[in-house]
Amino acid sequence: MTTFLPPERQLELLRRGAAEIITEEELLAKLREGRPLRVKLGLDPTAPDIHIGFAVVLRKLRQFQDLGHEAILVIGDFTALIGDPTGKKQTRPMLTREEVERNAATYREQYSRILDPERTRVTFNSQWLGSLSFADVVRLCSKTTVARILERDDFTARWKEGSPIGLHELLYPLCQAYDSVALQADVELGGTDQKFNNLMGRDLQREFGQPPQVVLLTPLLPGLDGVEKMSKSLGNYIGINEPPQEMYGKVMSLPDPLMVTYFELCTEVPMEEVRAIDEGLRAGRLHPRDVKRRLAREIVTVWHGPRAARAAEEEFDRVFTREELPSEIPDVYVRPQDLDPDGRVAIVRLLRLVRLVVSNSEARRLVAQGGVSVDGRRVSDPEERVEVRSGLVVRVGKRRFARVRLD
RNA sequence: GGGCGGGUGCCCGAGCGGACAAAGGGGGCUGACUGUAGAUCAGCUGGCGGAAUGCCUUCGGAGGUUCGAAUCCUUCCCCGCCCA
Repeated sequence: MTTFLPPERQLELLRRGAAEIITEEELLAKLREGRPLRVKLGLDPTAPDIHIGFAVVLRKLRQFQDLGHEAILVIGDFTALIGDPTGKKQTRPMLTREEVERNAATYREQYSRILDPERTRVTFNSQWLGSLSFADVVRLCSKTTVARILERDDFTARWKEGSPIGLHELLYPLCQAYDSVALQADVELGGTDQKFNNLMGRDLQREFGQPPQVVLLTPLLPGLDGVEKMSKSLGNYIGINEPPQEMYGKVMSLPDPLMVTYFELCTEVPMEEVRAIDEGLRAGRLHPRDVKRRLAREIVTVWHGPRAARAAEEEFDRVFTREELPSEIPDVYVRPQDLDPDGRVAIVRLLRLVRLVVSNSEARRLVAQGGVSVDGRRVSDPEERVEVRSGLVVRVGKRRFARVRLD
């Protein structure tokens, strides 16, 4: 038997970092029942490549687990057929059973970096959606109205701007809502952009005579650009599997105003401390650079541990503050016959040989702009022929390096 | 089924017979500066090339008109709006 913390205490913990809970009273009531709650989170079935923005909601789910509740991941293999109507996406083919099986393992592996595998159930919504008859679907559709569906922001926006909306896309919220029915979810987690779908779950559950799920929404983490939400497709993300070095650098590139939000949502730093940092920044008592370094360290620590965080910081200082060479430079093999007979080669050609650049034009540009150096010496004449030897370090910009290996 | 408006470089978007590799913005890259891959300022941003008023490829696809087309015509594909 699991022993639960007092319901009020649980609620207090869960409230932290939650943008909205619909409704707190209902959640409290459910917690008072003293049983493990079924907490549902719907996931995109594409190859998991989790970023720290998405990790926000996953970590919230983990918190539920730590409080003794059950996490249910719903892999939307069936809904993938539709494609989330958020933005226009291509219809994806349904996964085969084999792929589904194969993916199941991948999902478990990926998500176990955050969740407690013991308390995680992985489900695929084709299990129940796939067996609905057309009559079932029609009946399901009758539970809502076109106006209800269209009031959803994405659709309204697309309608206004004249973007296409596939008829099948209107079914997406219904499908997701039906997941909640099939699983008899007590709680559904989601980003704030999922509010509509999640609320639809409540409606549908009521229609099916179930107590409506509580909806807990987490804020969307702004991406590295500071404007759009973090997403894979926008490329403004930090993946949880990225090497410490990359993570650290990416955090350092964050716009200053986002730092506090990141502390709140992406680190373990206690809230009192986060508030102190916030005030310190406002009052000018803390230097933004130092705060950001701390943030970068904290985030790397979450995913790679403190030692890796420290190492990443040292490396960062070395390369960007002191402008020294990184401790590791990728070797690139160059065939001697690609060089001119005298062992030299035009700088433009060299850049291509070490694959730091894809076209001659790009190479010329970089050289002309002073972005290229060889063994620490800036090469600014695109016509220059460089003497090549093994171990030569070619650098483009601040962060692209290659060490030449002749063989 | 009918009427109308569209499909342009990584993205958005102007161009509507030559001066178009194609305005402008975003993004990206480089430099200066700095507190960092942040901010700010500047430059660059199809390819080839001894950077040439040079050549090649690009404006949904395929043909055609023309000395010459992203711009005109034909046809096909795709998208949106309005009316049924």
